[in-house]
Amino acid sequence: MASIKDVAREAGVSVATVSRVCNDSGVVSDSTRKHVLDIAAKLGYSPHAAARSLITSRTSTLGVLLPDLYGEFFSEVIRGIDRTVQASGYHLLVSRSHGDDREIVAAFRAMRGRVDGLLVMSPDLDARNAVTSLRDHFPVVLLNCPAEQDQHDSIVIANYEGASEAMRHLVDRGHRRIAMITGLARNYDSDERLRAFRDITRQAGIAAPDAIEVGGDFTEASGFRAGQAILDASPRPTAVFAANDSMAIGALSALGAGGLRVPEDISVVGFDDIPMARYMNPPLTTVHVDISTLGVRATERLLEHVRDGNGVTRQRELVPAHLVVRSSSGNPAA
Amino acid sequence: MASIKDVAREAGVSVATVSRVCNDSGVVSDSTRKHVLDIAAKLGYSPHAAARSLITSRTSTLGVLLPDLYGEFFSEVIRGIDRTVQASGYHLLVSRSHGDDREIVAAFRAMRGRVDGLLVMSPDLDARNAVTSLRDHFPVVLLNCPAEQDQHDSIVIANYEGASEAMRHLVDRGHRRIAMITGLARNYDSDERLRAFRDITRQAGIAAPDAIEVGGDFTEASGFRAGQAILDASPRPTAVFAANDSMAIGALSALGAGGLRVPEDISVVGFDDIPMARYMNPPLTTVHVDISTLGVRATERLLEHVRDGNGVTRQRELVPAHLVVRSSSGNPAA
DNA sequence: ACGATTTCTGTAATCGATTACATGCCGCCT
DNA sequence: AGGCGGCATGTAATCGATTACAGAAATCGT
Repeated sequence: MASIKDVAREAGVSVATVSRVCNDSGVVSDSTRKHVLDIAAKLGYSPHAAARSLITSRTSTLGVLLPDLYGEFFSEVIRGIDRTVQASGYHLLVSRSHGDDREIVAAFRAMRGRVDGLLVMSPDLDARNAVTSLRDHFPVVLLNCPAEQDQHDSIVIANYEGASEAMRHLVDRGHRRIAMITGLARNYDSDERLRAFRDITRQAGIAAPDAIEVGGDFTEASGFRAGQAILDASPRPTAVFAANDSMAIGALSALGAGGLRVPEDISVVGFDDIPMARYMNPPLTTVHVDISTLGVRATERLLEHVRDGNGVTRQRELVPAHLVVRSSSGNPAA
Repeated sequence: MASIKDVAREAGVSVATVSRVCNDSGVVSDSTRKHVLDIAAKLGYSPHAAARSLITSRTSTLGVLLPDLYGEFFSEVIRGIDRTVQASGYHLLVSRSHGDDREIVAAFRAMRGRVDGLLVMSPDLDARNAVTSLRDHFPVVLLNCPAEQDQHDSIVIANYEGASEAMRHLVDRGHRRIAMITGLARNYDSDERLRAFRDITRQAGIAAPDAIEVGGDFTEASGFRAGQAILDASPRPTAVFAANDSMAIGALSALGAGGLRVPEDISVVGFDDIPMARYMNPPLTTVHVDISTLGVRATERLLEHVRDGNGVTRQRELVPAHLVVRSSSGNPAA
């Protein structure tokens, strides 16, 4: 692999000149510039990233720490991140972490010297300390994290607002027995959506056993199981609000298999509006979130920090979430 | 950020000793080892990756070049890759490239000095040259690429076999008018699956207009459009084979919206068996591929190359693909 | 024509690690 | 007591870039 020295020797100039040509820094005469570029092309030279980042102490790389890499939600987030990162000439180092304190710290240490900043998505409520200590050494932007205002820079989905809208939709349609399929325990998004479920049911005067909560973990499989549980519930709910689309789809499947028609017998509402939601049978009523925007905005914020240093103010940014009514929700049967 | 020098100074030893302690190399007395570790912990020292990889010329990072980051298929592939990479103490640098020669070369150059090896998924038939030249400088493993035996190291889905099985299933059920929704043009996977479609229909004596091909691009939206086209076709097919599940799901939606029942009026078969396939309504008959295994195996192969150098032989590995019959396929109505 | 600029290029320090080699110290043997 | 071997540690070169500073060559002004 050709190094800057090889190019310098071959071109009969010093390494400094080669460096200046490659970076358009300093002044170089047109003739040598051209000559050096020719030699560099001939040798297939490309600068060694590690060497460069050692001296410049910049890596042109951003790190992403995600709790999982499963399903369309994360896939869309990464997509947004990648798009922005690539447009800015940066690279993307991806890592998954279960989200507990120790693992986040370990991931951070491993990334030292590899990235200029970190995008952390850790909706786990227990991971705050790690993130806080991390931020002191590093530009960090939080994605969907339970962070206090001003404490960190963060981008968050309007969970409560979106879920409230979904729940109000069901209540307005006349539903009085509603089940919620919750997400992972101790998960920020899940908790916020659940809070909305509880608030709206309470406001509507709906209480157990007419407002039931079934545990899930954001996967289709858990949604399917929850759907089966709901089939067996008595009194049976006339509507189901799932904490995300994957579970809503799983539930849809279980309810259909149990002989119920959606929305005639039971309504189903999801959250996220993953691309596939509109192609469900029936098309899924869900809370639309511009998922890739979540990634885009977070990346833009992080890049600001990386480039402008501490001049950037910390703030919490909300990504709006609005209900999209499709065919999976209707009026209650009975 | 503390460097090795800081630790050395603080501990009253030389940088060599600190390095030896951190890497368990050479001999260090127990007392100094402990002392150095204490100081390192106190200072929160972690070695600088760029500096280390400069001298060792290893980065502990693998690069992944994907044509897209969209949907559950890629999400599953990345998941498998990440799992393997992480278990081996490596990192993952992800990049998307449209797949043409120039872009692949550019991505490769940008990754020099950042990764020890590259996983390339570029099913685009035009990208061969880039990949070939790349391989001379770099451990490379190809994912789903149209590579000749022995030429490259590659992992490929048994496209033809799987698609043949799906098509035989439809023919055996008595279907005589079958439509195929193809994937992107000049895409290896799509072409292989199409080849199976053509071979099996020919063998069964089915010819146009009873065997029609509708263009798609692997997205749900394109599947939906294709489904609409199939609704209008006359004679209308009794079965649809989509080159992937996303399009099958899109088609399912369009056919349902057009008033057709699946599988009573028309059968639909997909490819990939993405996690969501079994939760469709009706559950999707599809060709199962252990998608994350694709990523796992590719990563394992690449790691072998990275670690054992040229001692590893090049070969083409096939990931099996088998039909899973669910409810979206049945006997033809008429 | 000669010093002062200006313009271009080279020398060498630097980033933070690794590692071959040198060195110092201690104990043991004869 | 002198020398030798082995263990623990330090010195310094090295990886491949960037960049401050120095120096050489060319241009300019008077």
